[in-house]
Amino acid sequence: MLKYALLGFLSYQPMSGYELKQRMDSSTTHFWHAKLSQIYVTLKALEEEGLVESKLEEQTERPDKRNYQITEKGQSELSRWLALPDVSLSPKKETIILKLFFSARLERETLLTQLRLQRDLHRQQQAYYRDVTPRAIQAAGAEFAGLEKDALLWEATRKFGEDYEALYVRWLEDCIQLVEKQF
Amino acid sequence: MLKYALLGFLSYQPMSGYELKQRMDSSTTHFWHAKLSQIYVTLKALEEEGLVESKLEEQTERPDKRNYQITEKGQSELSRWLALPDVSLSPKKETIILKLFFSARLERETLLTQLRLQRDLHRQQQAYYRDVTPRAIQAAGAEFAGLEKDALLWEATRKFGEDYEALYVRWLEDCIQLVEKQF
DNA sequence: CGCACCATGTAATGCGTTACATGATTTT
DNA sequence: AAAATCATGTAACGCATTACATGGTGCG
Repeated sequence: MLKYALLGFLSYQPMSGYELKQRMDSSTTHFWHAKLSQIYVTLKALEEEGLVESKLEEQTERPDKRNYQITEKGQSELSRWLALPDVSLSPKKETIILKLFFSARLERETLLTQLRLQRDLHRQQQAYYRDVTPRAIQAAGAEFAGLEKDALLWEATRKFGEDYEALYVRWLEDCIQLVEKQF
Repeated sequence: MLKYALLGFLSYQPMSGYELKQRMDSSTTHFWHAKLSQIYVTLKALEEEGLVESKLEEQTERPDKRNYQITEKGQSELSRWLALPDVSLSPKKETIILKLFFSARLERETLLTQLRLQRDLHRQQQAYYRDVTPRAIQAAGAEFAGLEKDALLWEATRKFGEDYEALYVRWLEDCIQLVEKQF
């Protein structure tokens, strides 16, 4: 599905693999992410399928870069995917919750350390979505005219990230209290 | 990490691969899941590592089954893993949010259909965690004595699932309103 | 008679991570 | 002088999904 994330970004403007990675990191990390190496591999596959086209751009000040552009076939494939109804829920894997599930026999203090550490991490993440991400959205929306609707949706996804982290922090605080009182 | 999920379940009592799958489905699906085929493969690997041991049990009424038991080495490996601090957040992949992020140019009605479908799915899921899962936890806790602490933690993880789905439903409702009014 | 459930596995394929490999420029 | 950033890729490995393969029992 990384395919579609890349097509999505390229539907706004041509970009290199490196830049795609940066865009992803600053906007979709909390619901979609990828490593650079995988992005390069996937771009190659997309090109073989004819969904994108690339040309090598020579740069003097920086290393040459390969610029990818979405094709018409790519655009329609993206639209087709966006319109495809999702009839099931995205499966989740949350290591920390799995650990907690089996932690009844763990030492009380070890468990508390674990929970507090995660609480702090999720607090930081929440602050990030609250304070940093809005600027990235603003910047991206200001690049071109006519992205008003896009910006509304981007903001909605950001909000999900913030709310999710807030929920997580609250839940972890409850877990900490539970262990402190009952273990 | 499926390894540790299996060790976790086996730390309560010996079980077959088939039963492990059922236990997982009824208790950890919302934060950890696996296919049967993968469970069988992983159990074999665990046995090669000496973390579990198995013996074939002959049954008359049903097909023979291979019963797995955790070894002492397996127990200590599980404890070691549980105590290992998690210093990073579990990465998430949410297809529907990724789609929404790129959906500004999608037909209004297609987008609304997509969002309403997901809202319904998450509502169902929330009801499941609220109404069905508590009974599974009760049943599991009642199997043996001395699982009081375990049951408290299981309930905490169930609560996370319910709260998460509630958040998701609320967020999707907001998205639907947004699209209805501004698109 | 057909379907669901019990029960276990292998093989092919796909997707993702980590490590390896290179090298220039810019900032601290 | 060292570290970060820009920039691209390959190879090995690991984990997960899907499809294939088999076969008995119980219920409606």
